Amino acid sequence: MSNKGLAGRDHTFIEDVAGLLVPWGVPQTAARLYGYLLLRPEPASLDCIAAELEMSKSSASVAARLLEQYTLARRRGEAGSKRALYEASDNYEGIMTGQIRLVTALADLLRKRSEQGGPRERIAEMAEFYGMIGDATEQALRRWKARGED
Amino acid sequence: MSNKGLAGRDHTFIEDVAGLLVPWGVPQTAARLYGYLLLRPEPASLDCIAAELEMSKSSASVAARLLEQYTLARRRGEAGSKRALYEASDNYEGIMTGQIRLVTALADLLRKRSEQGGPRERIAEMAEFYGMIGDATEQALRRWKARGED
DNA sequence: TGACATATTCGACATATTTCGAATATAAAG
DNA sequence: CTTTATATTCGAAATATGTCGAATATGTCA
Repeated sequence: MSNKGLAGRDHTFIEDVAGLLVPWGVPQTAARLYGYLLLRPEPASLDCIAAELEMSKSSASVAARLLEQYTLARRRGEAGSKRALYEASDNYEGIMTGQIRLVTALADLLRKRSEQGGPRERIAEMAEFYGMIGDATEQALRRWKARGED
Repeated sequence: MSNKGLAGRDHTFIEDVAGLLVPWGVPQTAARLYGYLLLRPEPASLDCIAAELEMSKSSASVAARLLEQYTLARRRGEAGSKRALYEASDNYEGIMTGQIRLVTALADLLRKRSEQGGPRERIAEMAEFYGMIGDATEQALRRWKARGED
């Protein structure tokens, strides 16, 4: 995997992963980088990323930092060098924790509004729903972590 | 709520809701429309939406159709008229079902890839995780629906 | 069917975002 | 501290997306 560009199957995987993330607001380059990092057995340098995904190094830097912000990727160092290496985060619950934050915040907004504003049954019900969903997903995350410790 | 523009509290709610959705790739106008529809006791016409949210009618149309596509809003008709009325969907699990679709599809991609490509422990583990999360959220949705039938 | 009301699409323009290479900042070693 | 390697930021240009009003399509009634 040190040739320029990517083999067909890898390319397809990367584009498929990207196709899932882009509709959720992840920029194309960052989404493709995520697919790429998922494929890599070891962390990748920005030079390597830039070469294999055929983008400029600065675009690679921006994308990698964005993924890091989303907690989808993690940065590692290389002893004795300034080189940064990025890998897919093994805390890959990032998608779910983000989603929990979203529905929890939405529940709070809805709850607050239903208290302020009079009889809004729908809003109250939705607040309850999103609260419940947030709890359920948090529990599922907890179960997963607990099972990983066996 | 037939005056031009919106009162402070409503405006804040709308902007808060939008602020939650926009980072997930929902365009600003559609996100604001969702907040607006959540507030409305009855369905809103495009003329009404355009006036109160201070946008063009065509922008309102595009936003409403987008929300409909996301299943966050629902369209109703008006007897004897061509007028369309939009309301927040009472199938408001749209956010969750979209997320379930995302993690399920990601699990599939990961699973397929780990079968094809040799020992990729991480990918297999992630496929399992996302599969599990998808199941957990689906169950929570089912519980909610079952409880609604009491 | 035609008239009218209304939604949607289209194309132009405005605005936002992305991508790039150069400039700048930063980290590590000697 | 200087040098070198590397990442990051900057600003310009390219590209994508959003918004609008006019044009077009669609639905209802007489």
